[in-house]
Amino acid sequence: MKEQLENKSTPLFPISTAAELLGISVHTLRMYEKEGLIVPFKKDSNQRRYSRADLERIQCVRRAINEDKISIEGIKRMLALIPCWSIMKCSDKEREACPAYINMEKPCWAYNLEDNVCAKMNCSECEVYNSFVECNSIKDYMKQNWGK
Amino acid sequence: MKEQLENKSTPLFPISTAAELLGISVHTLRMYEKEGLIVPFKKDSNQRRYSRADLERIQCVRRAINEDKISIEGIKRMLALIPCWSIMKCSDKEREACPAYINMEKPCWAYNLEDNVCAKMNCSECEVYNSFVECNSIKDYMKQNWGK
DNA sequence: GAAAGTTGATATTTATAAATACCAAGTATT
DNA sequence: AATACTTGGTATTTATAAATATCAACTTTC
Repeated sequence: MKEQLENKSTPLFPISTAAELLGISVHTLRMYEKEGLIVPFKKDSNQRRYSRADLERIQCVRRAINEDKISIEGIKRMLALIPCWSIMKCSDKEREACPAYINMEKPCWAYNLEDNVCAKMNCSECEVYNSFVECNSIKDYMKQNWGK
Repeated sequence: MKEQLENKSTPLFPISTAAELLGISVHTLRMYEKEGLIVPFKKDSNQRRYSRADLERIQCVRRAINEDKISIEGIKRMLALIPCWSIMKCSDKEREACPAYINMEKPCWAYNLEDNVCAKMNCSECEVYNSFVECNSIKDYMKQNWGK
């Protein structure tokens, strides 16, 4: 029994239910995923299951695109600024070998990292991914860390 | 004699020359400025003069828009992440009153700040503005500050 | 085991951001 | 004082990102 209690990250809804709840099409959801904006849980059969946190995150993405007029590429670049290397306490050696540290086109969870901490874990359960659900969270994070 | 030597931030070119050097229209330049992406020097007569650093910055903006497909709104949000409050050593009181600290839609230099350090100075000569000419500089800055 | 829902992929539509063109009034240059 | 350039504004064009539609093969559900 790894996870008994239901929480915000519990995989619940199949794609059609998620789409309905959000008022968007199933294809749009898959497109966001392909772009690396979201990482829904996948069952063994490869079917997606969306959590409440996923829905919240998708609403943020949606607002960013449709109201704030930030392009998907722009959102990806912003998410690429999350200091995952610091949160995951990567060694200098790991950093120098990690495309998520080196590059800046997309968030760490949009890579398929095979030779560091991230290889062992599922991004949909990772602290990095789950600490930045809300859109404002990146600037808030910077404010905290550059307090003085 | 405040500034005798010519450097990267020396105001040199009128708008038409800048446009020609960059291969874009005069109006596009004004548009970038209106959006708050650039702050060229202005003469007393209100005419713009572009420095070499301005040209470099505009090339970065251009690449971001046309090659990387980041929208102008997206660029603004990225630049809004620059921790100006830390660079300028703003007090807690100043921070709490500053829209550039509170909000996240646009870079600090796109505001007309009247009641803090920024009121006294010209953004085109400010350290914050001049430390982030290159597009990669924000992530680089984060890497430096979250080294360990 | 039949019906409903899912998978990924490509092709098409639509909404709009980015750039351009045009304007009259003001400034610079000779 | 005449010519060339700049100012800020709106109105228009164009390039394309975001979303939709359609597809055959595969999975879930009852």
